[in-house]
Amino acid sequence: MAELEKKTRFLKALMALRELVMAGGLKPGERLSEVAVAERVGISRTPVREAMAQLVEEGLLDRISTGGYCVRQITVADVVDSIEMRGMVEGLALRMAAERGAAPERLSACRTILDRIDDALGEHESRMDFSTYADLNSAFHDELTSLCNSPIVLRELKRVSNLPLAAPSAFLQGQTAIRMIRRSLYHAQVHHRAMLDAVSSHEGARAEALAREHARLARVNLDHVIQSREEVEAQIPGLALVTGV
Amino acid sequence: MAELEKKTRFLKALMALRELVMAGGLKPGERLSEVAVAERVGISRTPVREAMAQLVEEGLLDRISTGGYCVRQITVADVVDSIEMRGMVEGLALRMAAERGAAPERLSACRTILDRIDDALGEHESRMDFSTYADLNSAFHDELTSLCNSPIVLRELKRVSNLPLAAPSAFLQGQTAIRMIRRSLYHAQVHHRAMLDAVSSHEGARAEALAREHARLARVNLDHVIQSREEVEAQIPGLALVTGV
DNA sequence: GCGCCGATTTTTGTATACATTGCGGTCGCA
DNA sequence: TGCGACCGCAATGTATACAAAAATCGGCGC
Repeated sequence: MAELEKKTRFLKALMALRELVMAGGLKPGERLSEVAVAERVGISRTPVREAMAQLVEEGLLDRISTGGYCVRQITVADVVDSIEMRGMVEGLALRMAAERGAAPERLSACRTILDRIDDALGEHESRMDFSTYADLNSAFHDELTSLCNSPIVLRELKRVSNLPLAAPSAFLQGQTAIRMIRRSLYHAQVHHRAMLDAVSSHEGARAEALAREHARLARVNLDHVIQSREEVEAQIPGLALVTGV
Repeated sequence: MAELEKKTRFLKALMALRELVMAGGLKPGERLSEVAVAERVGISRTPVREAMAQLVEEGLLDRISTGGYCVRQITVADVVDSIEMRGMVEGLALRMAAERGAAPERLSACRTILDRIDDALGEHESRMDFSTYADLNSAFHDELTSLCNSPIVLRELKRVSNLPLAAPSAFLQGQTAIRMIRRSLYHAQVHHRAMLDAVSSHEGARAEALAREHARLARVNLDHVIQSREEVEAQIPGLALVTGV
């Protein structure tokens, strides 16, 4: 979102295709021809081909046995499993951070973000700065998990978080959130404080358990979003991909 | 290994490069020029480029900021973290299998493999069929984890297992194994039975904990391998990549 | 003598032409 | 009329030519 400048054609094709699939511009299961996509985005086949291979890694496309690609079918069960897995990997990162110890200044940085989240939440949910919360929530998760100091774990965490609707802030994208989700954010913030405290205190098991339970909040949010799907489908990227009930 | 037939040039390039890097034919950190690699394997740049992108995903190469690739530096800490992460994801798969229930015939299939492993192990470690054990061990892990019935989890598990020296049978490749590793296999087999039993009995927490502890055996094996590194480096793919002590 | 700037060269990024494979339609034969 | 094989087409897989960007090296100025 941030870098709209087209540095390379590959990146331009990647972003264009990703947006297109995420927004539901292509039906799940629909076959994608390289030439058709190339013409559509006005770029030659070579970078488009690279972009499609990348999107396979991101879980948005599937390779077809005979060659070529199709838009991936994503079920509610897939999203549930993605969220569960993200919770597992975040739990690992936090446990590692707790066991191995984190630098005090980096813990302070996390605490600072939490204070700013408190400000964004405000005292009453009607005055909540929802957009700011989403940004700060992402920042906190990034900052906290990075305390594990493991490139390997962080790499996989990033990958898992990029699965459709699996990211920590996946359900916080729309400007007007569902009431139930807004309300859950106060609970989430309690989780945040507890996770940071557990990491600070070298309580690895607690940190891991909290991270896993915290991810479960997303699963609850998923239910809410699906129930009032019509209202919010346009606002939440990736939701259009999900088939079935 | 199984498919030596060069179906496409891309696959040929992929396997050639992977073998080359795994065997230590290229120094870690060494920059790889597309043209040089293309000439070396006798294939044009296009499929070679695809193969290199794939190897980045596999964790064997790194993108350079300016563009291009270099052989990835892998530390012992990276391998340790990879093993830990594999244990976490296997644990998730087994817990899911236990919680959601698995088909009896598929549990029987796992049990059959374990019986064959017993045969391969034999009564005394001097008569062990080590090569068969390695194959059956991989097969058991595949079969057991697939009980979770989650494409999402299995996909990430496969990816994590493909990290250098992170696979369940990564240290069982050489024909002549280190004595300490051979001895550990009897213990591993006890783990195998316990994991299967836990999944069968819907004991999710136990299954998960066992999977994590089971993966830790690989970490012990890693220590053994590194201590007698000179003897076994040629036999274990990926070991040549590991730098530092 | 040292440092900076610019040109050259090497490298990656892109486009396109060509090869090849798989699929579908149609025609022929039973 | 139905089944099967062959031909043609459209798609991906590959090679190569070209463009653009970056690194290096040399020269020039200070």
